[in-house]
Amino acid sequence: MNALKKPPLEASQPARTTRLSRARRTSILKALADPNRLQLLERIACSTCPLGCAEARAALAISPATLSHHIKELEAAGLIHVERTGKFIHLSLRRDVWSSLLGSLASLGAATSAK
Amino acid sequence: MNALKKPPLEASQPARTTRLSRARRTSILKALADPNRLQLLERIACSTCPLGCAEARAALAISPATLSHHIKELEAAGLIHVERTGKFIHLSLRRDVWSSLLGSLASLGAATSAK
DNA sequence: TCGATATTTCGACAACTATCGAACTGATGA
DNA sequence: TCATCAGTTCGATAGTTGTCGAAATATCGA
Repeated sequence: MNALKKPPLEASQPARTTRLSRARRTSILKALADPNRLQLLERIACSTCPLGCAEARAALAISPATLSHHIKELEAAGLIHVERTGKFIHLSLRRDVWSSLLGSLASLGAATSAK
Repeated sequence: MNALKKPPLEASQPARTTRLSRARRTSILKALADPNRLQLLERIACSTCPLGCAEARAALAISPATLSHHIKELEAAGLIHVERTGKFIHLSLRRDVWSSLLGSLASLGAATSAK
């Protein structure tokens, strides 16, 4: 239904605290709309150092294939940064994107709520 | 995959600024993960008076059946309040739920970001 | 009561996606 | 070099969901 979901084009954009496009917001929200993915992201966000794949898997009880898929989705949405070093990968939250999302959502609720 | 999505049980809970359960958060995010629904919610949120169905439809270019479906989803997620008076309905954002969501998401990103 | 209008429900369909096992790739250490 | 281990890709499958048209329901005005 939405054409521009797969291509991780826009994910590579900085989008620091820029206003997110509607399409961008939707693709991020889609990425968050899966319980496993949300939990994974939560895990990534709350660890001080970048999270390894093994730790992530321990928390989720899903197959490596599925985990890989979810990681790709989160990355495509621009929510996480994936660093591949040798055999391992490290996952970290892109806090700039995260706060853009929050800002975007906050402005939605706040609109005309100047009561 | 998530069992408790359809029943609007939890939607009826107050949940003012209470911490949302993981399941609840997921069901809300699912509701937001559709572009049409998000746009509809945006429309609802930014109007001062409760939005009528006709106005909503004008903004979305979808069939009445589909609109009804989306409204039901948003209501089930607890994001909007639907008031049926005679032939018409009026939609309004549940700002308490909305801010619970924002709070929940904010705390996710803020965790351990005490650097 | 009758017809028009607003919204919902139903049934169906196509597209999407979460999930897995199996096979694959690539790095590391013996 | 070779076995092993981390992660990915592939193909298949089952379940979910956005969408619509048509039929149903409900309200209101004449």
